[in-house]
Amino acid sequence: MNISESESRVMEVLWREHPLTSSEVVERVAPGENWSPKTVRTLLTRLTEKGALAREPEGRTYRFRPLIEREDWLREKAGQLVNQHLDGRLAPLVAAFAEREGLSEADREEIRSLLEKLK
Amino acid sequence: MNISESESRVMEVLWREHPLTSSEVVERVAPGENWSPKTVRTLLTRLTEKGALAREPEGRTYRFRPLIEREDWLREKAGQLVNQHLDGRLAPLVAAFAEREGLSEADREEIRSLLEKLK
DNA sequence: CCACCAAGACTACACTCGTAGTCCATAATG
DNA sequence: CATTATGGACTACGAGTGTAGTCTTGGTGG
Repeated sequence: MNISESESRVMEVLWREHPLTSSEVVERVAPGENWSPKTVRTLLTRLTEKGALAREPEGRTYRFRPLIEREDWLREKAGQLVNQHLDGRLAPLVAAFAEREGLSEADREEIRSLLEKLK
Repeated sequence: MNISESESRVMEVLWREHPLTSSEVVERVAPGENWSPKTVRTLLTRLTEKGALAREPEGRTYRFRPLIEREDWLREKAGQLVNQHLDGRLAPLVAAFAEREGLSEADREEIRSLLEKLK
């Protein structure tokens, strides 16, 4: 159920747009990462075996589609980080990120209004 | 320079309290994880080789101390997550976490005042 | 003083990951 | 039709991980 770093690059593509054939995924992943098409296909296969993707035959090839939601996966990742290392408190994570990358006024406003909405 | 999941359990112990001998680390890690002392010692060795811990001989054993700061490591982790999967925007991470775990009023207030301070 | 235990050094071993390569069959192309 | 390019299936292979086990040796409890 765990999605590795490289695999997540492939997932990102399919979360943005799906279903896609393997060649389409290859095209879309290629610019960023400098991977051989073989590598991308291997990742697609592994993700399918893991149950993160579904594929259906289409002619000579397959068409892939995510089986897990990006939101769920993100929640999972965020939750793990915060729960395992921050005693479940989110603020230190915000602080840590801010210190490293900085936050624009727009960022701050976005978070502020988000907090309001959560009330 | 990368700290694995299991290794980070050991780091947590030493970030909380240091320097500690290997036996002390074993004691402190034990309750949570169900690891043999051997496992903990292996992790201590690997972390030392990686340069994440320093150790100095003490009698017939060693005393360990972190060489990397918890804060730095957290910043790193948080930054990776946000930059690789959220286009560098922190708000969606806050949202993701909140949806999963919920945020108390105290949590929200903590973050709000943090945002103020960052101005 | 001796048997035994514990700590470090070294070894193990299957699994995951990153990153392809080989082999084979079919589809496209000249 | 013969050739080549392509996609899937399977294979590869070293580094890193999780999780210990063995071997050796020095301190510890009778």
